[in-house]
Amino acid sequence: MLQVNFIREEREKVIVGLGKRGFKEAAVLVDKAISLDKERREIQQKNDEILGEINRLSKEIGGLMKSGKKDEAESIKGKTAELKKSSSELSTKLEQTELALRDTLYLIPNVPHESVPAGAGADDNISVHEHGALPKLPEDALPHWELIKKYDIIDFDLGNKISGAGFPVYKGKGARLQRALINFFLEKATAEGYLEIQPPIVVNEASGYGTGQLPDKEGQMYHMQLDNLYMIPTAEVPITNLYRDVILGESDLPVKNVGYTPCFRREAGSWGAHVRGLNRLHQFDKVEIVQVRNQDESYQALDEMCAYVQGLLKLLELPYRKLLLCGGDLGFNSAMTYDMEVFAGAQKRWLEVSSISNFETFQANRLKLRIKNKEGKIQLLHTLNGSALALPRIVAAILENNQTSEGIHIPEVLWDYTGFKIIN
RNA sequence: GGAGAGGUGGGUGAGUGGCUGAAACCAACAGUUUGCUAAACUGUCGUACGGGUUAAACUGUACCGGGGGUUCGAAUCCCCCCCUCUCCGCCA
Repeated sequence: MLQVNFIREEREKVIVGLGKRGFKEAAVLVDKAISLDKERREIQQKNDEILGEINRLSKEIGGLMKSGKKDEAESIKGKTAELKKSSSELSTKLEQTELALRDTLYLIPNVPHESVPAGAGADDNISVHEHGALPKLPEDALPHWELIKKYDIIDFDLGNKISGAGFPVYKGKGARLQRALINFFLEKATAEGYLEIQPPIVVNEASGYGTGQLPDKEGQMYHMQLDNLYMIPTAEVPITNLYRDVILGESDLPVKNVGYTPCFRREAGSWGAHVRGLNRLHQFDKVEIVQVRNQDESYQALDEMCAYVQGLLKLLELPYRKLLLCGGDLGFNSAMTYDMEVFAGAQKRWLEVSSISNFETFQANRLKLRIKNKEGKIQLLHTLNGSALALPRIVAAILENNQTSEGIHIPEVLWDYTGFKIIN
């Protein structure tokens, strides 16, 4: 959620920025927010004045009662009744205005960073870096959904039986590979200075609002109505919410956390021909890195996070490209996002395996995540996160790219974790 | 699931109707002093939204788990809800 003050003071900048997203209602919503904010302040000013008068009179009554001047006290009581009535009217109005303002702000996405290009969608993303040669596979190379059957390492039918589509069952070396990747990712991140966190994988409503899944992406999360809890779609939600309603000190920064969790996504309406196999799942494993930074260093942090993720992909020997997302493809909360995509040789497609974003103050404003600096000033912080990494598509690419006639070769960096070098 | 206790500022914890936005202590921060460390002393020390200011100073209102009520006046009294803890039961 954007700060009203920012919208008020930087109206043009906000509208132009939102324009890069192709966000058509930008001017309308921004002006609505500005006028609601103005209204809100006017009402509050009036109401505060009346409440102040009531407080003064109440004190006077107290004094009169004590000194036994009951009659005078009674006459003042009459005055307060009237004031109370107008105050309660104003309070109701104030509450309504605040709600309307909040609801308006909820509809306005984050303003993209200056360097984010305008664009309508995925086609306008800019590839800023590519690494590694694309694999040269024989014509009869199998896509991963065939490979997993051939070697019996992941079973969709079994998952279908006990849960439903999109809930795969990993078996034998398939299961071991999952565990190996999780351990590999966690240990790398820890070595990089991230604190390992093992958070709950269900969260309450407040946490959903904190990171912005609610109210706009309600349908994306599994909701347990009986307890009003949500299955997390990413570790970002619980880990970032650790800092909800928190005021940090300088010495607490930078916050660098890493966590592995299963992730649950309903993916309502997003199933199609190209989401076969591991390409899109309802449940998948992901290691997520989260940072909380001072405002002036968040973009440096974003670069560091990208470099870190790119390092992982290199170690896994996967050809990848780094995309700077254009305005139109940018997530609602994000000011700037880089996607990392690996090439899956048999599908001959780029698969997104990581999305690394700087939310600037957009999440922190909802979370009320702030810092008290040395001067005692309180300021919002910047939050960032990125996948490091999401497993299924990494697995898909490893399986496809490394297939040979004798089996699938495991990248050397994983051998210590898997305990085997080949799936055959 | 059954029974009980409790939710006050960063922490402990006082506070049963006005002088309490909240004692005291601890922590934290700033300063003074002793050669350093430690200690002592002095001061500062909640948040939000307004007004005000170049910025401060200053100032108004609200907030003692959340919501509602009683009252001229509520942390304090009443009602509802939420949460936490303890014991028992069940159980990984």
